[in-house]
Amino acid sequence: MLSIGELAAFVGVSTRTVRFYHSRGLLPEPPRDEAGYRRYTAEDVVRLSRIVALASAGVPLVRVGELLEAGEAEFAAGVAEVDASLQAEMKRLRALRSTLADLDSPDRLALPEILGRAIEKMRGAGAPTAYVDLYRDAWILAHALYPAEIRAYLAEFDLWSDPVYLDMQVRMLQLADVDAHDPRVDALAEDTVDWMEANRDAGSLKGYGELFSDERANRILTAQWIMTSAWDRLSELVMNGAQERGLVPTTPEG
Amino acid sequence: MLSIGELAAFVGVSTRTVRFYHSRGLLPEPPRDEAGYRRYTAEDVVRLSRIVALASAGVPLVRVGELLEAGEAEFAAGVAEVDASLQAEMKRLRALRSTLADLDSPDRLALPEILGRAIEKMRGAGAPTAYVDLYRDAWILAHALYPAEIRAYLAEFDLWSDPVYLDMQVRMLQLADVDAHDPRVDALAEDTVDWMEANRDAGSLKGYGELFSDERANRILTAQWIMTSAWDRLSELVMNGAQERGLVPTTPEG
DNA sequence: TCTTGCCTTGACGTAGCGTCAACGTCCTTG
DNA sequence: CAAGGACGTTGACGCTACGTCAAGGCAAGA
Repeated sequence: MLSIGELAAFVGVSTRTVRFYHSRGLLPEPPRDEAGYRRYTAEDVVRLSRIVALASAGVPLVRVGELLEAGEAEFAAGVAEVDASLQAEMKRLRALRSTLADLDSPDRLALPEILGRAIEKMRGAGAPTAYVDLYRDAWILAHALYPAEIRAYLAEFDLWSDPVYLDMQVRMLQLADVDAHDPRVDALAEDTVDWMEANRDAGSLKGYGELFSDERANRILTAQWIMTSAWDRLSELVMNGAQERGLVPTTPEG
Repeated sequence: MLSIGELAAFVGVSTRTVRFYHSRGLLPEPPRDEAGYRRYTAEDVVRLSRIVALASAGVPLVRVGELLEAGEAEFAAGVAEVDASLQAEMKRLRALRSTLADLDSPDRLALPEILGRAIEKMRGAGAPTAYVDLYRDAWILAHALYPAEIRAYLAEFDLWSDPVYLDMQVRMLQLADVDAHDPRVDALAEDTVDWMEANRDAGSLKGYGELFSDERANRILTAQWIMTSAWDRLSELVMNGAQERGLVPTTPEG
């Protein structure tokens, strides 16, 4: 006959834990000896080791109780479910490790040089300060959330060294708070599509599309705090134009 | 400027979580707009995404705060530590998966057939009931905690089919509560060592040693609830005799 | 105007134990 | 045989990292 301390030591938990499991009805209260001490059998060891295995796999104790009371088939199904969640957790941890690897670079708030220079040029070219700041914030955000991807992209495609692209970006910033149907919006949209067509083989457009392909990235781009009605219409016009000229794969879902 | 909901959505947490981090001083309270709403910048996104990354790696929030306030070197060291703990956790989960795989066999409380038959034979041979029960419990325990290993061992080495071994086990059970210095203890010890020497090449001894080589297994064998003073002395005599005849590797640590 | 949705603070609830507190019991050692 | 230390008992409060109302203010579309 085992004491509570021996039982706990066998399965590697504390006595407090065993008593807690009693209070939750997971482990039945064993008979007491004359002194009022709990006395356990091998059967309790089996039950407790099951509980501990499931609990240490992260199964909520309520669910552990259900599984222990359930039939053989349901128990096996439950264990399979737990196993799947363990695999998912391991996947999450793997992903987390690569996130952490990017975390210790202290320059996440510093803009990559290329972008910093480009932004200074835009400021110098008369783009409105407030919107240049928003533009800068958006890139900082993107760089903060996807440092490796952004750096790789910028290293490969230096769009801002192209004076035509730079000029279009300045015009875009200047049109931030004009009326959405201002003719300058239409003009810029046409110029942009022209530029895209001229650069269709440069690879940078494709790279840009790949860069921002997942859901979180989409939230950055469509964030309302950086969107004005003129920009909304501008991006719509550009998307339509690009699709018409076959510069962008038509997405069937819309 | 981001609202708290937008900020939270960017990094994938709830607004409650963001406010909680404010209350813990992990994320500074941002300025408010005229309505009293919190307004965030890209800088806050960076800081929050760091916090979330560390927290979801299981780092306690107090420690997260320390790391964020620490210098670059200490931060890097801390992140390395976290990474190590993630690897350890993945190792734990892998081990847990194999434990779970053994969990759904409903016969963990059932003794393997070989043992069941052996125990019946011992009972028939006049071994005291109470101690046969203890013996049985110990094997149930071992089987409960190490089902795969025990089954593999029993499948390979059927010691109880050897009538000499069976007889020795019965004698052992009969000597449970005699005086530790009863001459029958010495006699049994000598017979046991003789038997071990005769079977030194059978492999079963080595297998037995490997089976119970880790710490938890040791706790089963040395559990006080199954040890009497006579058995204590018996096992001491056997160990000494086996070492003298070179049947067991001498452990340098004692 | 009314509804809907996001924002505010504050308070209480939750899981899975850890950690006293205040006390009885068992075993060993002087 | 007394004393100490290791173990057992119940009960209550503490802890982390939030979730979840409650009770209200502000903004914007039908």
